[in-house]
Parts: sequence; structure tokens; C-alpha cells
Amino acid sequence: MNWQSDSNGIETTFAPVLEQWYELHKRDLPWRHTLDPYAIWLSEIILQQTRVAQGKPYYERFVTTYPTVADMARADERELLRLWQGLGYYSRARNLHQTARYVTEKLSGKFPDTYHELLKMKGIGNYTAAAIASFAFGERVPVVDGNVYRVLSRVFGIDEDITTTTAKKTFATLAMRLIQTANDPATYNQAIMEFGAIHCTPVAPDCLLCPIQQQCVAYLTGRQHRLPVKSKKAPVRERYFNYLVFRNEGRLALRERTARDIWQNLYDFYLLETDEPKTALRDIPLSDPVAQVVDQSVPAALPVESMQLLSHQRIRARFYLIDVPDELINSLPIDLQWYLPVEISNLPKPVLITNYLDQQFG
DNA sequence: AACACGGGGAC
DNA sequence: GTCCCAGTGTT
Repeated sequence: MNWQSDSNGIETTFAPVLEQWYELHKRDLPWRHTLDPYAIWLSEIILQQTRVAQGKPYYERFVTTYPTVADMARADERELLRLWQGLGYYSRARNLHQTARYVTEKLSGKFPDTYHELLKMKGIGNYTAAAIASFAFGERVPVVDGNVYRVLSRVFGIDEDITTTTAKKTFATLAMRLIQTANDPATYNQAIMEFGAIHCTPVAPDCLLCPIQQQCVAYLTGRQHRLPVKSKKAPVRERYFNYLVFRNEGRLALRERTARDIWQNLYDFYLLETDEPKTALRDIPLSDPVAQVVDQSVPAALPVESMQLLSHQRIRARFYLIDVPDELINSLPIDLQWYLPVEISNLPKPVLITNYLDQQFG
């Protein structure tokens, strides 16, 4: 079937029907009670690639801690990252801070109020610009997120691979046409995402109670479980992290991660990554300052093993707790610094590190 | 165009 | 185990 022909009239009824469905079924979420572009922006950044249930408590904490964009602009980046800890994709937090400062200092605290101006901000792409522009300012521009790909691919029977550029263009064009018939662009955008999130779900969509069942190409052809089409991702990379946890007088040596890698600007311990799993400290090749220190130090505990699963990596970590004699505490690599437990608790850390600290010392 | 970037929840 | 989430930035 060629969806462009609109042979069953769905193109003109789609938006109003979804808006009607939304008014009946929408969830009560905190960011739906505000028109403040700052709060809406904050919620949209948090919700990027993040489920509502996971993001909601973070949103509450952020709006409480930083009620205005000026409050966030004033914040220490480390404190902001600490609040973000556990949410993942930490570049979102760094971009959040950068944009808060830009809006406060260069735009006199006034958020950009059009799709095209919003798009210029760090961390705001097509989706988020459309979301803020429509929710806060009523601009008639369609959001296209994972929910929208799923709903549109099913209703209109589009089987293009949604990871390709041409497919993205197809969906964007269709979405732009559909929003023209909406009674209210903000309501419609909320509606199509909410519909995808709680009704037209990835597995087990509720087709039997669907308001557009008889207009849905996927349902009518039994293809709802095969749409959207999405080509497979690369297999997860296996990584082996050997952490040397240096301790002295109750303090631990940590360093900020600065490399172009995961967990940028978060803190962890001295790390030796190996291509294969190593089960003993003596099997790990150590370079000089550290090798000296390890030789003259005392293993303080059995190694702790831990695994962290990311979308794209599986990290198998071993932590070697090592007591360092006083005379060697200044011999360690310069990027390592000694922190008291109370200081460590205030540093932003990957979940892998937090879990280890709980296990070893908690 | 392809890839990197977290963590968790649902099945 | 698999999928994928109110995506964006870089190469």
C-alpha cells in the first residue's frame, strides 16, 4: 500500500483522533504542569534516551536544586554531574550546564523561542528543539522520536530502515504534514509520543483497543510486530578494567576521567585496561612509578570483581585495594589525588565505581 | 553515513 | 539473553 495516497483518509483524521485519545489517557507528569521553557528544556534533556520512570526523580531533584536557568548557570559543574550521576550519557549534563550559562549570560536569561534558534543550543537537536518550541511556544513543528517512528511506521505501513537518512526524511516529511491538521501542535506532539509510550508499544501493542485499528496498515496486514524496521547495531565491545585502589590513612586515590571515552569528567581509580581478563595483580604489566609503589605496598583485601553492562560495552572490572606506605604517597601518577570518604561521596562517579565503594567499604 | 555515548526496565 | 528508551555530537 502506498501511504502517500491516504486512501483511507487516515492522514486528515490521525492528529485529531490522537489528541482526543491523549486527553482521555495521558499520564500526570510533573513537566506537564508548566509552560516555563527552562523546565520543559530540562525535562526534555533528561528524557533523551531515558524512560519516564527513570528520569522523573532526576527531574524533581533538578528543578528543586536549580529552580531557574540562572541557578543552573551558577552551579558548579561537578555538583551538576553529581546530581546527574546514574542517568548515563553524561555529555547531556555538561551540555546542560553550558547552555544554561549561555542563556543566562548571552541571552539575558531569556530562552530562545523558535525551533531554529533552539537548534543552535548545545545539546538541543531536532527532537528537543521541536519539543520545546511546541510545548512552550506553540510552534507548529513536529517531534520525531522513537515513539513517532514506531507509531508512524505502523499506521502508515512504512518499512524503510529507520536508521537511514532517507527514512528519517520520509518520517520528517510525513510528520510535518500530519501536524498541520492538529487542533493544537503541543497537544498533538505530546499525544503521539504518549500513544507510542503506553499504547503502541514496541512489544505487545494494544491493537484490540486501538482508536485507529481499522486505519492501521500494520494491523490490517498483521505486521505490527515487524515495524518499525531497524537495522542491527554493532555487537558489544568487551573490556577488562583492572583498578588499583590506592589507600592511605583512610583516603583513596581517584582521578578525573578526561580521555575521549566513557564517563568523561567523572571520577574513578588508577586504571589498567587489558585486552584479556587478568586474574592476578602480578599478571598486569605496570609502568614505573606505579610498579615501584605496588612492590613496596600491601594488598589490603582480596580483589573485588564486578561487571557493568552498557548498551555498547561490557566491562569486567577487578578492584585491587592496596595500602600505600606514607613515604610513597607522593610517588603516584600526578593525576591521582587523595580524597577522604566524605569528599568521595560528593564526587560524580560511574555506577561501576559507586557499586564497588558500597561493596568494599559500605 | 557510521559511530560513540549509560543505565535500567520489560520480556 | 534481547530490545530500546521523549537523541545528540563527532568523525
